[in-house]
Amino acid sequence: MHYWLFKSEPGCFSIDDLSKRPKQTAYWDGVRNYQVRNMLRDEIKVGDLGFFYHSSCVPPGIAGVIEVVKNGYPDFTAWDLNSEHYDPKSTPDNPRWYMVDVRLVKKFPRLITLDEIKRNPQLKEMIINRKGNRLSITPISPREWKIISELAK
DNA sequence: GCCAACGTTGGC
DNA sequence: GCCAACGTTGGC
Repeated sequence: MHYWLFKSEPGCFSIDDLSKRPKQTAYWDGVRNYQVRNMLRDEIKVGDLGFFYHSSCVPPGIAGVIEVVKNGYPDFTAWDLNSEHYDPKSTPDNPRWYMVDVRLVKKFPRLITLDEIKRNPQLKEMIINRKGNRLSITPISPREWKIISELAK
C-alpha cells in the first residue's frame, strides 16, 4: 500500500465538504495533468491512504486523512458539457482522464500548516516543499506519513 | 495581485 | 522534434 497527498482548494472542495457527503465519500475528479492521471490510473489503489491538503488558501496545510475506496476509473466529468472540467478530447470510448473515490478517515484536530512542514528538518524532502511543484497528487513516504501523523495528535 | 515555475500547445 | 508563447498553479 502507498501514501499520497491530495491537494484541493477548500473554496472548491474542502475536508468539511467531504465530511458532509453520503458515506463521507466522493470521487476525486478534475485532474487534467498527465503525470497525475497516470498515478490515478495505475498506482493509487484501494486501501491506500492520503493526506487531504488545502491549497491556495490561508494558511495552506494538511487537514486530515482520506482512504482510497475505489480504484482508478474514467473521469466522466470530462465528457459533461456543463462541467468546468469538460474536455472534448476525452470520450467514453477513449477516456483520457481518470479519478478514484476517497473516503474521509479523519479530520485532524488542527491543521498541519505548510509553514510547519517547511520548518521541520525531517520533512525537508517532501515534494510539497519543492518550488514550482504543481502536481495535485504527490507520493508521501512511510516515514513522512508517520512524522506528520504524530504531529497531528 | 504578483510572479516564478512549469506543463501544454501549435507553428515550423 | 524543437521551442516560443501561453495558460495555470499556488505561495506569498
